[in-house]
Amino acid sequence: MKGDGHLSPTDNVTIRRGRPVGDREARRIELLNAGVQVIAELGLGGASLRKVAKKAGYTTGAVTYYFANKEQLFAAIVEYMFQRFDEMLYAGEDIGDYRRRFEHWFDINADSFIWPAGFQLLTRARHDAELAAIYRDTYAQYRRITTRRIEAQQKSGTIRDDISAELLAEQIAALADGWAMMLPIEPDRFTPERVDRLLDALLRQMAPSRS
Amino acid sequence: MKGDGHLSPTDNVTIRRGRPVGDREARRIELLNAGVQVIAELGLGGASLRKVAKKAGYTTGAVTYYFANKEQLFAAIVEYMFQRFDEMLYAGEDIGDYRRRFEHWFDINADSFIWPAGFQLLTRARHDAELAAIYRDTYAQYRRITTRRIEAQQKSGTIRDDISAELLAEQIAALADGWAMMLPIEPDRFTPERVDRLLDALLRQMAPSRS
Amino acid sequence: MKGDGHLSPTDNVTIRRGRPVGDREARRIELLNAGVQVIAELGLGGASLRKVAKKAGYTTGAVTYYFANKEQLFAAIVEYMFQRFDEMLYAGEDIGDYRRRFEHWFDINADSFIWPAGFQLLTRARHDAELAAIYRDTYAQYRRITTRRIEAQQKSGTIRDDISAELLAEQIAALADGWAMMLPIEPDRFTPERVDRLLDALLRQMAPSRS
Amino acid sequence: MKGDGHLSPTDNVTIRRGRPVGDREARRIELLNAGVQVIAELGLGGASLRKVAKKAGYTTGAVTYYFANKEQLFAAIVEYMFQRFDEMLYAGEDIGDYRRRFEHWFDINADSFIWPAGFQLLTRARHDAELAAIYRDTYAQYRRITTRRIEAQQKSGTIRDDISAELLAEQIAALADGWAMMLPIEPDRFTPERVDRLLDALLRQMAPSRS
DNA sequence: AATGAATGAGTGTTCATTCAT
DNA sequence: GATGAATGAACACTCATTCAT
Repeated sequence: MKGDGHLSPTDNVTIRRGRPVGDREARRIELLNAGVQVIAELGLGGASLRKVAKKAGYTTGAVTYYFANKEQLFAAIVEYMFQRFDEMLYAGEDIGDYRRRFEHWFDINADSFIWPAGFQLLTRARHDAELAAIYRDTYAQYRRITTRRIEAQQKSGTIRDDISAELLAEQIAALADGWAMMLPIEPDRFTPERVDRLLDALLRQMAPSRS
Repeated sequence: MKGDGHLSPTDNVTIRRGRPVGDREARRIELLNAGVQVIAELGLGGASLRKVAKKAGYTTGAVTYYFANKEQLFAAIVEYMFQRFDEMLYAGEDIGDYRRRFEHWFDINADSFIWPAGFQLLTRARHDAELAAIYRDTYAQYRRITTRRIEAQQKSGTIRDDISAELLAEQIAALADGWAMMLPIEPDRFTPERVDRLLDALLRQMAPSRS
Repeated sequence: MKGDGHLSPTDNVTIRRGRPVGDREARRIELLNAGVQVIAELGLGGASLRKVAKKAGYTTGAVTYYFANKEQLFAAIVEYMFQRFDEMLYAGEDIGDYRRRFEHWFDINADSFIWPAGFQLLTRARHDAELAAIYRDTYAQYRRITTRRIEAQQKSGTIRDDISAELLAEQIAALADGWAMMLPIEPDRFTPERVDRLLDALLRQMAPSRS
Repeated sequence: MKGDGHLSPTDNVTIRRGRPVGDREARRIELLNAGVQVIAELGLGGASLRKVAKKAGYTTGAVTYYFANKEQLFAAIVEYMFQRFDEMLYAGEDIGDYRRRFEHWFDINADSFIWPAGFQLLTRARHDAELAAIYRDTYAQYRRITTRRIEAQQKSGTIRDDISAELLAEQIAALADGWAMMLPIEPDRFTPERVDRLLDALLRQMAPSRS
């Protein structure tokens, strides 16, 4: 199992004078990673601060030192997940890139546990104001960006324009959420070929209807 | 608050031979209802057998008397959710009915807490073999039925046939899951008009491309 | 060490049909006793539910089963203390009884730990609304009764009437509080003879000034 | 909120030889002040070194740097309280001054949190040898001084001599303790007028019985 | 002199579960 | 059939304290 995916702390540790401060950020990420792994292995219900600490090789107190709350640790994980998501979102420009983006996203999911873990966390959003806010903000931003992008492609004729860009954006989001939901339960159903065909179908449905 | 939706216990009491066991069934359903409500109100993490018992007006012991386990209570709730889902699935026959089906499904979600509750439960499927089995079976059946139905409509020319029926079925399922995910977090985004337009878009994407 | 003083549970267990219910009250008192002892031995800061449970020979969970809260356990102890106090208050009628009352009270303090324990609890009243309420109510009642009683004795000429009955009542209360404060810290200073002389002095100061 | 009353650090910095240690002393007093405030606000149970440090604007480590122990910080606070008490004790000489002394003392209590805080600390004396020693020493000294003073006034005929000076001294101490106990719980009952009447009653009881 | 990271024991509390009644 | 007393492990969290820097 690798499982650490893109959660590399290394970038933050630059040369500093005096006591190392970069450590703090590095430790946080270590704990974040441990949290992701524990959630992925044991599920949300089985994820306790104790177990996160143990997985990271720290004491219980260390976790609460870096994160005031369980809630805040979890919120941090979700935020991290969305940062990955954003990177994907901003890569590429035209419609063909949708395929590349989704493939990248499926890669992340296969490679790291961050998405399944964060996604489980998201189901708590209804009862956790902080998570709900993160969720809403991220989705709002996603919708804004994607809608604008689709609009551009509708104008250039690469995406059908008989459905509003905004509806298409929302549809894609829902589709991605649904896949993220299914993925950890039936991972075998998401082979690369299958993913390819799913994306094919989606792109075909978004293509301008041929005269 | 109504919130009980279609969870009426009476339907389950069919004619039986021997000692009437109807009461037993009725109690079970009462507890199921209480479980759904507690999960909907407090989230999965906040749902304890104690609270379910209290909500149903029973003692703690009663819950463990009717359900050997917390797991089994939860599995029973998910099963109940899918029974509702099935009813929706079997109603209607042709493509236009998709709209009716989804509308019906959105109604259930607005009316009762069963879907949001069961859906949260589903996120545990990865770590709960029993839930995973229920999930897989239900989805397999869904795919079988829906695929066959779409194939029929593809033949009759009411659904595009350049995408395999099976892929379309899976896509619809993912879409529904994604919506079910978003619904409890941003309920305001799912007004009847909005739902109408979302369904419109979906149907248009499934329609055969005009010659 | 005796330490159980007047906290006898026996009265509550009468003959009953079916499952014994009197047990409940008896267990509560057992735990109350254990709480008193732990506070007396370890101080308020050292009194944890765990230690109370252990002292009573129960598990941790049992304590929280009988008392929803640490606060409620503590409030119950204070209430118990004041019940003892009330018994003292209602015994006897005329001024000479003050001596008997105080002697009885000093006896309780020497015999059981309930007063020192409860008294320590009282210092929390400022930050614990429930305790504060108990304190205020008890003192208000004490003042009412004692004031009325002193008034009667002022009329019959056995207590000086150049100081209002109400002020004398308050003074006695403060004096008792002060003694209760000192007692656990310097117990050696409160020998029976010394107590006698302290009471003598008090009574002399309350006596009518000779013509 | 003022609340710092007489806890000004400046007074303590007297002329010293060698390296100036004034800073150190000043810091100590700052932390003492913070401790008093935290105890007054949160109660003894809620007072942690962390909170004291935060209130004073220092780091956690600083507190343990200036005070080896929590116990020692607390002991220092009690000592400080008694220094204030002593100042009161030594002011004035004859019986009329009792009123002035008590008024001064009630002023301190209304003005600063030192007495309520220190008093709460005192309840720990039973289980904290250091505190107990401070308490005993202070009271012993108080008794010595006050007894001698009352004796003098008994000789001069301004205080009744049918009760021993020592008993009167102890009585006054107990009374003051009782008031200090009640004050934080029912502050509204101690208006200046009421205090006046309480002191009146006390003085009248100490006055020589009129021929 | 002072910091703040880290510890690890301990807290109150909740909980699923058991079982005599 | 159903209760509810009791368990004991687990939880999130707080804390006094230590110590390298």
